[in-house]
Amino acid sequence: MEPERTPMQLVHLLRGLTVELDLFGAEFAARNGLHPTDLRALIHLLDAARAGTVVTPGRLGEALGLNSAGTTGLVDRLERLGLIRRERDPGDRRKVRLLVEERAIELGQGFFGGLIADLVAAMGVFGDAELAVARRFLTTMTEVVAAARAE
Amino acid sequence: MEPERTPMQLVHLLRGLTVELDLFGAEFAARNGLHPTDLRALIHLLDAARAGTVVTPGRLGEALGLNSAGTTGLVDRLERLGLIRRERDPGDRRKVRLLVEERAIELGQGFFGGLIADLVAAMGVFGDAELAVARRFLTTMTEVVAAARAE
DNA sequence: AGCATGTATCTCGCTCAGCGAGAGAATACG
DNA sequence: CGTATTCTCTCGCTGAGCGAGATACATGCT
Repeated sequence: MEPERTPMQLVHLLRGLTVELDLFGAEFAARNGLHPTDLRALIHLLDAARAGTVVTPGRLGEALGLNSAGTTGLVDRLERLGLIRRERDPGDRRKVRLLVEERAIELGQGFFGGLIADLVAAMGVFGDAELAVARRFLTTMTEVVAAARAE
Repeated sequence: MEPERTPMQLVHLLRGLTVELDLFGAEFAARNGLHPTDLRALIHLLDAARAGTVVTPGRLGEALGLNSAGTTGLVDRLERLGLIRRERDPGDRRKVRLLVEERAIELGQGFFGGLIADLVAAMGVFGDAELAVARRFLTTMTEVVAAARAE
């Protein structure tokens, strides 16, 4: 395993980056009275809102790996914090739509906005061709992990 | 924020990769009766063991953001699973050294080994110059996140 | 229509990870 | 020495998340 140094270095870099991002998220969450799960839920909901997708408690729980009881608790928590709102689906009244409040968007922007700006600024020192390589590399690595996850 | 497409694409790729790696870790943990925290602790301990560093409960807790009570519980848990062993430091008898058992190394290798091999294999399609760019890119991004974390 | 089956969410009771506070044991320092 | 500091652990508690099951709506079958 030692002869090929560069690949292993890259594996460790990937892991190190993941650790840093996780820690950043955890600290942001703690600072706002949220739990890591709440933050992951919020990211999922904001992504869906931007994409115009309807999210129900069922879908959210599935995305986060929670069962229905845990999901209800999570949604209660986010609703109590005024970050989301429940609304019965008029088409299928068994369903509940989760709507993000303005406050959640501000919260997300307010904290991740700074990090994103820093990341984008740091990308400025790379040329277009280099960024293209980085994009291709990250895409490939993500696909490998996703494939490994699906066994 | 919309004019510069490539940087934002890359930010989303970074986040997506983090999500995938987290989910992979969480599934591996659940499959082995571990909690996400246990897995993070194990990774930290294995890294330290490879580097020849001594890890104490205090250092471990600090690295994971746990207080002393939570750390004791974590160490108890890992010890009960036969993954680590406590040993009083002969030099400073207030300290406890955490030693990883063979079983922990096998566990780590057994599961992450497969993923690492897949990642390294996928890197094969990139040239040395491209891998160097990827390494530089990841290093830069990690530094930015670490800097943002330190306020 | 009527009834079974399936789907979406919620309630209840429980387990256990992690916290705050502080105790106990060893070391460092005046 | 004694006092402060460091490292780990104990105790009691809160609350996230689980399993089981209740409830309500929807849909398919005959």
